[in-house]
Amino acid sequence: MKIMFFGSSKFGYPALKKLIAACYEIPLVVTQPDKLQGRGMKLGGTQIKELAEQAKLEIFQPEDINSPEAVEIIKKHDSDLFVIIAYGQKFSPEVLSIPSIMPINVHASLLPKYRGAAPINWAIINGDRLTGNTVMKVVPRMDAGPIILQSQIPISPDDDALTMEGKLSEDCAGLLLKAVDLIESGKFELIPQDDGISTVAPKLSTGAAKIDWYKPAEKIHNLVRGCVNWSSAFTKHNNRILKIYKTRLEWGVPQSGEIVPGKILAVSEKGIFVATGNGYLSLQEVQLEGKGRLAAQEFLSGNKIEPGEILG
RNA sequence: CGCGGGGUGGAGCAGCUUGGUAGCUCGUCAGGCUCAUAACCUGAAGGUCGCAUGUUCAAAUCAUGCCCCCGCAA
Repeated sequence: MKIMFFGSSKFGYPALKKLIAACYEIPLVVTQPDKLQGRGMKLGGTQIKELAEQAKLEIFQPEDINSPEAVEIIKKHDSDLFVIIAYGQKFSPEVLSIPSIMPINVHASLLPKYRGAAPINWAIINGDRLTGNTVMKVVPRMDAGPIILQSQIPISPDDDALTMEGKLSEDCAGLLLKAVDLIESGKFELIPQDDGISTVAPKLSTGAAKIDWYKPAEKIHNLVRGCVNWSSAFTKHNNRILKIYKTRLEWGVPQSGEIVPGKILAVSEKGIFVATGNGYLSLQEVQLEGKGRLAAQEFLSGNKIEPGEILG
């Protein structure tokens, strides 16, 4: 079985690692080109590339996967299966037709729910208790291909996007190997997705990550949990961006005066207590722009933040 | 050369504009109060002020270079 691997984010890292460990023949690893990125616009490659280099696999980094030049190179390497995990570019029908068996993809959601770029984040933001991975045959329409295999993973109240990304990423590797086994032995079915119940999980944006204190405490809490591995949910304090990494739902916060969503009700080593549209939250882990990520207690020892101030 | 913030006892910050005895909130240690305590009181330890040059009688503070961290934007 010759498997050509396509991936650019670290989500696919464990999967590629397992494929290598399982001694599958991997004629080519395709990942995004090194880009000027980050602060200072430094040149950086993907983790997938590093892993492939360590394993001494051939690497290909096309600007455009669908360009004639790229297609030519991909065709030069025999492949039975494409494994595409968070690659970052859409594939043309021509490219998808290259592997002798088919192209497959692992997507971190219970398809047909959460098609698109940020399935893990949206599952948490929406307060879901269950998510999973789906292995499917890739079709030109985004994440709409028939399903081969699916796994379920519970989301506990303590989980956030980062812990779930870790769990799903590991699970993805195992599920992928199972799927490859099934395909190898020919004992697999292609179960069509029900488009009628599909939902979309678009890329997170700054607008979506800004906290609206008029929303219920639980919604805000879920937003915070769901955005941690992105750029995190944020609010404003004294007109400066205050990122929020961790909150806790609170009950019966003692306070005086009128309750305004976003108003700081109390400040102690136990957290910064804030009113919302419905219920209370305490901020447990925050970061002011230009500063480090701090537990509430550490943050308070050097920053002035007083009850009565309004966030947002 | 994408824009910007910052590196000060173990943690988080102030001080820098207008050079001249190291400050604040915590933590740590010792003692006290208390039935008791993460509470309160008293005392103590702990800092080459990122690194290096330069200006000066004198640099955390001014100038130049370098290293590292962080926010935005991609």
